[in-house]
Amino acid sequence: MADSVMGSLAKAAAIAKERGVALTPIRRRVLELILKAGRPVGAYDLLADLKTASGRAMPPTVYRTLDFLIEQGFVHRIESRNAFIACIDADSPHRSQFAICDSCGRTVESMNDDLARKLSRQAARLGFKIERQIVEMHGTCAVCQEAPEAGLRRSHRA
Amino acid sequence: MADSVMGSLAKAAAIAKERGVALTPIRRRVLELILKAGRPVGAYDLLADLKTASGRAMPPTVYRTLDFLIEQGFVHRIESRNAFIACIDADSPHRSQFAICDSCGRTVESMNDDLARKLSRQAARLGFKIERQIVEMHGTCAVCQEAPEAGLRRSHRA
DNA sequence: AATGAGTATGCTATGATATTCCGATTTCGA
DNA sequence: TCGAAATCGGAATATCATAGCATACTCATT
Repeated sequence: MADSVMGSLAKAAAIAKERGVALTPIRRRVLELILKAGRPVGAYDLLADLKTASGRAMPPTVYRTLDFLIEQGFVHRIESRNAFIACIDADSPHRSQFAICDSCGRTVESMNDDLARKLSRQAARLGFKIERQIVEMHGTCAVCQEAPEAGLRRSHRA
Repeated sequence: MADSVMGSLAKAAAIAKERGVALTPIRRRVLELILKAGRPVGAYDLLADLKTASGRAMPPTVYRTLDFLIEQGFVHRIESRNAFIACIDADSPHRSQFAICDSCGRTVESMNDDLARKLSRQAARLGFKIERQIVEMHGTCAVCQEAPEAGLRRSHRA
């Protein structure tokens, strides 16, 4: 499990190098935290972890770091949770869809480009030229459908 | 223009009556403000308007009211803007998609049920049973594509 | 090595959005 | 008229995010 985190980190480092951008220690650390979480994490959760690790850190540090990671495609923002999740394919820009379990928080990214195209086409019919798609589907994951009480019962707007 | 607002208000009142829920003065007033805005409005904008009108009002008042209006399907929340917009068809529950102009803020709702079904099917493939879909597409509306400088250049995450 | 431009970080303060909790009032059927 | 449920008022606080400016680092060029 930690292996996959390390793998993703190495991959991100390689991509960053190739692009001529800096995966600094802070950026690397934040990405690592998000990868380890394996589900959407709030900015202030990350901040708390950063503080534990390095003693000090302020909100702007985290948000700047997140801006960078999102810009590079290493991380996605989940709008309906004000949270951040690692991208499953940081190589190339893509349009993804998220399925989010309101019971346990598990969040799965898919990259169905056919769907993405259909959505953009729908918007085009309305005269819009789309640059960014947000697709977040809330419901219950397979595990929680079986055992509803097992979930952590996350709060937040279901 | 105000006619359509009055019409929507009357319709909402009728629906509320039919459902046995109360469209109280505050609720009616907030819905009116959202209808008049014609685009996504923030909760604190509504709060300010409420204060102007009635002297006093606190955040919980607005949020409670919004909860009610959303529950009844009179209003939708735009997650990527933390804002609220009137529904174009409050009669029946539906899954909609939003096209949002990052230049002028114009936001158009569509209710392409075929797309909505395809999205839920995609999530079903991942084992999820979906209860709520969030589809928000950001870009540029027809008007702003013609005259880019005309837009109000809204800030916010594009 | 010294310079300096560009990038990244530290840090204070503040802004913006949202909820909890409790008590008072209103509504409305029995 | 009584009582339960719904609604509203209001203080306090939680949560999420940015502005603005000073400092420090990086690295190619001199």
